[in-house]
Amino acid sequence: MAEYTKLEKVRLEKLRQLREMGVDPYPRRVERTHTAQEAIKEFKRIEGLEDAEPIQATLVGRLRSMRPMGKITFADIEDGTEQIQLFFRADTLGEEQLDFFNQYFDLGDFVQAKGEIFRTRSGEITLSVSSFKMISKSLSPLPAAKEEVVDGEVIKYASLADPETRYRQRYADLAVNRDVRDIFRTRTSAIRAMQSFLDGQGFLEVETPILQPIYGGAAAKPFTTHHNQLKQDLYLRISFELYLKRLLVGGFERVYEIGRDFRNEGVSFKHNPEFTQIEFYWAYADYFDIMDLTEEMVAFVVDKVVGEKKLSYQGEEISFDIPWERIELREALLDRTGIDIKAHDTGVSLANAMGDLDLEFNPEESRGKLIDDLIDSCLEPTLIQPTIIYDYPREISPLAKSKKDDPQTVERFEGFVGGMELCNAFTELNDPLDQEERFLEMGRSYEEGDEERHPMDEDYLRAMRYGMPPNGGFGMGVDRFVMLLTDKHSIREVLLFPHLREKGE
RNA sequence: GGGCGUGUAGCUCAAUGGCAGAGCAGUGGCCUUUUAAGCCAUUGGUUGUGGGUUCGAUUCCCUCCACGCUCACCA
Repeated sequence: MAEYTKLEKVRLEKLRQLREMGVDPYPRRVERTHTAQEAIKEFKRIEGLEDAEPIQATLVGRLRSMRPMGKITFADIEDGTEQIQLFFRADTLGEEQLDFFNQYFDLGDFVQAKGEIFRTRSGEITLSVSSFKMISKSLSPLPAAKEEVVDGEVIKYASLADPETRYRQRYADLAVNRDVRDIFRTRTSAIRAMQSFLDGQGFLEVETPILQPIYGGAAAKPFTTHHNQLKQDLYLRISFELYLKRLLVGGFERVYEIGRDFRNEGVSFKHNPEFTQIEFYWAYADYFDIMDLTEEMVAFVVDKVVGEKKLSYQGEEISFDIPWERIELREALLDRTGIDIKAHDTGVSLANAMGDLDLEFNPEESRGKLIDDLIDSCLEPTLIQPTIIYDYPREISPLAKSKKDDPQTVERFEGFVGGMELCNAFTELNDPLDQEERFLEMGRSYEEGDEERHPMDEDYLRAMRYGMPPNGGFGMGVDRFVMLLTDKHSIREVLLFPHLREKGE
């Protein structure tokens, strides 16, 4: 049972009185002739015209501000499009109606108001209300802030800011903070743009299983669940890769999926247990083709969403003009650290060389893991402008095809922007015997019982044995991309309902 | 999981080892073109939780909870 605050009790009493008067505070049907945006646009259109009929409009929206001044009241309502001012006047409505509004309507209530659009002395387009109606009473006061618009900039005074409340009660955050709604509009338009780009390139959007009997395609700990009737343990997918590549065996040449992955790992400003991923696979392409397409797609999306091919992220101007800088991993590391990874073909040797760097690492780690450490600490943070780093060590890339003249290196690249890894792609391994060997290698390198250990996916190997066309594949964290597009440092800002620890009530 | 930090009114924030404050919101009043409306008055608190030190703790110490930053983890 809800415990009501004093402010809520005041509103409950108003609600009770409304009902007593025969007013339904939650009516079933609503009238609306214009959105706020349409009304304003329509008014501007006819404003200067001779003998134009005044615009009659019925608007709806949430009460954001009330300014009673004796025999008149100004109020602002906001609908999904825009905010617009309402003008209540005793002369028009009668004092009784005006008092009724002032007495029983609160900030946060949804109202319906009918009247004529006009412009006030101070120049604001306003609805002069001739009749109005409660369409949903708000019982809990929103943590609404006063706002002032100065030169088009909205200045807020003491708005909801506590991150915990904002994320736990995202509905309140959204209701009160317009800029938060904009983040999610941007998010959706970025996803639409990716779809429209890939669709235009002849890719087919598909859906593959989220509940999987065997997880794979990435090194991550999965969430486990259970199907009762089938008496079968299932995993929430950690990537789409192995299913999408099965589709290439099936004869689709270009497929992509945008959806949720789940990883049972640490939560941080850039990790949420469930996150959105885009992956595409392109038959008869290699990683150089994927590099080109990646650059085009990212530029397309940035342009679509931002309006130009550059943006500002955490104070850095980032340009997405084609082509990106492309650097071989070995050279990039040599440049940043003075270490030539090619000169060190064992973990021990590389660990010795890394000893001179001011860097913490576990010298027991494998060569591949040590190279990964070097990338994370010496390379990634320096890559602000879009950069492609290519040719990775085989042992941390079990699904990528190796280079012809260098079996320890694979045809793989990662795209970095703003000091973050943005995407990961490679020429996909399509040799079933080689793939089986890689799975076995991987199995050996993990301890028995290691949760990241890959189970052998026999069905995937069977698919590959039927023949898989040569292909290139690509994966990108959509949330991280949206962080870039919206200049947010935390993944939670770009997730509508980020995961938070359960809190006892 | 480790380190650091934060938690005070519905919201944003002050303050102090000795009666816990402001602005906004709320309530009552004045006000017919305001817009962070204004003016007058006024309500509102188990200072995250549990314990300890103390004559006295919101303040000092410890436990726990949540959040933030950071490290670890993270193909």
